[in-house]
Amino acid sequence: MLSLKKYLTEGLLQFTILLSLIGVRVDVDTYLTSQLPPLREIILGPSSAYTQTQFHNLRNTLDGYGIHPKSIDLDNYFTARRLLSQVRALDRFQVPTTEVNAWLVHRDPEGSVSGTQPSSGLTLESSSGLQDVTGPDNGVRESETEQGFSEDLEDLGAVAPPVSGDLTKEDIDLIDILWRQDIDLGAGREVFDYSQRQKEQDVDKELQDGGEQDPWAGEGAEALARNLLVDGETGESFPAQFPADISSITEAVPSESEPPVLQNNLLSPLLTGTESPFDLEQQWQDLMSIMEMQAMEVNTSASEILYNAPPGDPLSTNYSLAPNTPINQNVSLHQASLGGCSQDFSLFSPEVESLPVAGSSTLLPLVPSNSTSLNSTFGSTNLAGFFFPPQLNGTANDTAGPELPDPLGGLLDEAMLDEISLMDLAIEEGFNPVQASQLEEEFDSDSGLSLDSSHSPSSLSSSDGSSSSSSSSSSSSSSASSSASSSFSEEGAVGYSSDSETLDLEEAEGAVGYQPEYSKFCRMSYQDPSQLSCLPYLEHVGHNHTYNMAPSALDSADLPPPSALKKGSKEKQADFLDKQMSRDEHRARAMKIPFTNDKIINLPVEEFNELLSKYQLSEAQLSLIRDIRRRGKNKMAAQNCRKRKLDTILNLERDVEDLQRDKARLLREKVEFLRSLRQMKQKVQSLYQEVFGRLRDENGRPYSPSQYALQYAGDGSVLLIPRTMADQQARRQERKPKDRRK
DNA sequence: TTCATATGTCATGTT
DNA sequence: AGAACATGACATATG
Repeated sequence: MLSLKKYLTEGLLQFTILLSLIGVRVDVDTYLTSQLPPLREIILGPSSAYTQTQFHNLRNTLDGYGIHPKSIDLDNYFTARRLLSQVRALDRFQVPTTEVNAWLVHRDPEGSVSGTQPSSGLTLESSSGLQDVTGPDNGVRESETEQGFSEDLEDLGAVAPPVSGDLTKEDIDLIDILWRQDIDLGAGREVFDYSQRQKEQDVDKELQDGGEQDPWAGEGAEALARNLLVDGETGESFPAQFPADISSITEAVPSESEPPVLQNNLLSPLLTGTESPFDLEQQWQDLMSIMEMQAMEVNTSASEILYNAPPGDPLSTNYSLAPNTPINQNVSLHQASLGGCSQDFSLFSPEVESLPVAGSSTLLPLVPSNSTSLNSTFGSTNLAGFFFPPQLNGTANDTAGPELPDPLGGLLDEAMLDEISLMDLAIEEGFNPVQASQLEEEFDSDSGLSLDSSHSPSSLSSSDGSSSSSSSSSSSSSSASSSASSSFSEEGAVGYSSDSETLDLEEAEGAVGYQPEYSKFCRMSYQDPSQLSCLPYLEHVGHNHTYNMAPSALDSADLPPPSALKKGSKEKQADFLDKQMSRDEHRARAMKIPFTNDKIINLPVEEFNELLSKYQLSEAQLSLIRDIRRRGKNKMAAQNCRKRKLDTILNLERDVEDLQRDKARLLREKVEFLRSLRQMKQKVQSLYQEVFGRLRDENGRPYSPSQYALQYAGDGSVLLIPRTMADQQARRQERKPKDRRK
């Protein structure tokens, strides 16, 4: 019960502080709330449990100091909960929503046709989020964000290999990771390993780029302009449109010309001439799984929209690719708004052009005449939008924006993400002193919780370490041994451990009277006397609070003992010691108690009673002795209590820092996952195009994308089915998640 | 003198 | 039931 109660009481305090801390980012939360429960949970969810866990875990692990060793089980419980919640939070990243948002958002600055489209088409959440992110008051932040994304892009380029037709082992691993992350709640390990790798690479890259430069600030305007342009062009599903994407993808595109191979069992109509030695079935499965999951998120998801809409179908009227007039539409689209169309076509064009197979001819209608030039500018990014090409082709010119579902969700994700985490990231990774301090200041001021310890050396943290606060990290603690030794004595039987020594000394000096000065200090400070005496900032410990002392006792105590009448240093020393004595010690002396207060206070009950029985004591003496014992114990208890309070505060401080660090790490991981997911989608799209382009009917003619589509079966096989069927299935799939959300 | 801080003490509740 | 412990509130000392 003690531990439980502690959890409750401390939990309240921690929760309050955490709330205040979180209050710092309330603005962020506002656009977190509705749309991003997972991210919100990352930030808010683990708070109470996590804090508790951290608090106790720290205590348990740092130097063995545990206020409540009994609470180990609870610690485990909270730890498990925290980890699970983190893993779950990672699992809930909603990529697709992000895509649409970014697309629309960045189209406006582009000034293309989409620019005329009012943002009203965006959902309320999205628009608000966009405003929050790119609002006029956030100009600096915006630039930072853009810069951060651009950097991310660079990271991306470094981390992820160029997109290629053949999946490299890294690609497969990436797919695996992402896939499992989505479908397996317990797959945190792979995810984290991967993210860790990415993070390390990111750090390395940042270091190489030059540590003195703030990664999140800098070429704001330029990067912003670049970003916006690119984003608008890509129609990329992800909010973070990194300029680097263009280059990276462009580089990757030619390699995609390499014919990817599907086995016959996967696609019967598929051309078999280019079968590769690799078994891509599993890869296909993975890719399709990702695709399907994403498709569930986006109402007008990918390939279904792209090709599924049959002629005459209400949907098709708006979204169908309209293969009959592909070139015209393509051209117009490109010229008008490069939005989704350009993406599609540019997406196809590189492949088709480079494809040695007849399949290129199949897709030729899809390829814009100016595909090459387009590719140079937008081609690479177009891949990212492979899910939306159909819509764009059919309607992008005028209505693409409004039609897109959940347009800004993703952008919110990213923007909020950046905004929240930029400084956290700095704390986590850079540990740049200046940045860290600045960040801390911000957090401090915002949270209302003073984290001064990091700023002022004489603050709590220092005192913590000196006063044997076990919770303080042992590594930083100057006296690890002292803290370790003292910490437990505090927790358990305070003062008992040293009783024997002090008692011996006192007895040697004389039964009645005062304790050695250091013994008092020791009691008061919970510290090793030697250490304590060496600590100047603990001088206050020597306060002699003699109030409440009975006048008579004081008088009698002040009287120099007969033996002390000797003149000289001894007398002075005795006076000094007298002054150091506590009230109870004076009283005991006045009442001629035949044993030390230390014994009175610290002896176990049995021994204490035994001791009392040895002497013939008056009632007044017995009463005083009991009072001394009671007060002495309470004094220690009070000291312990205060010490605990201090430790709690310090632990909370550290918990807050840890939480901030965790939050930053999770956000960064999310960014990385989103990036990887985008790459996967690009790859899937390119593979889809390539495979579909190689399909031939009985007469050796290519299948029309408007009439047929590739269907991914649950067992991993890929089927070529009529588009009408595909549409029906797609609609069925779309409804399920919708209903579920309701 | 006033204020912040440290400490001791009491009352009360919990273990 | 009593001892030990925890803690809020208050008082006092100190710088």
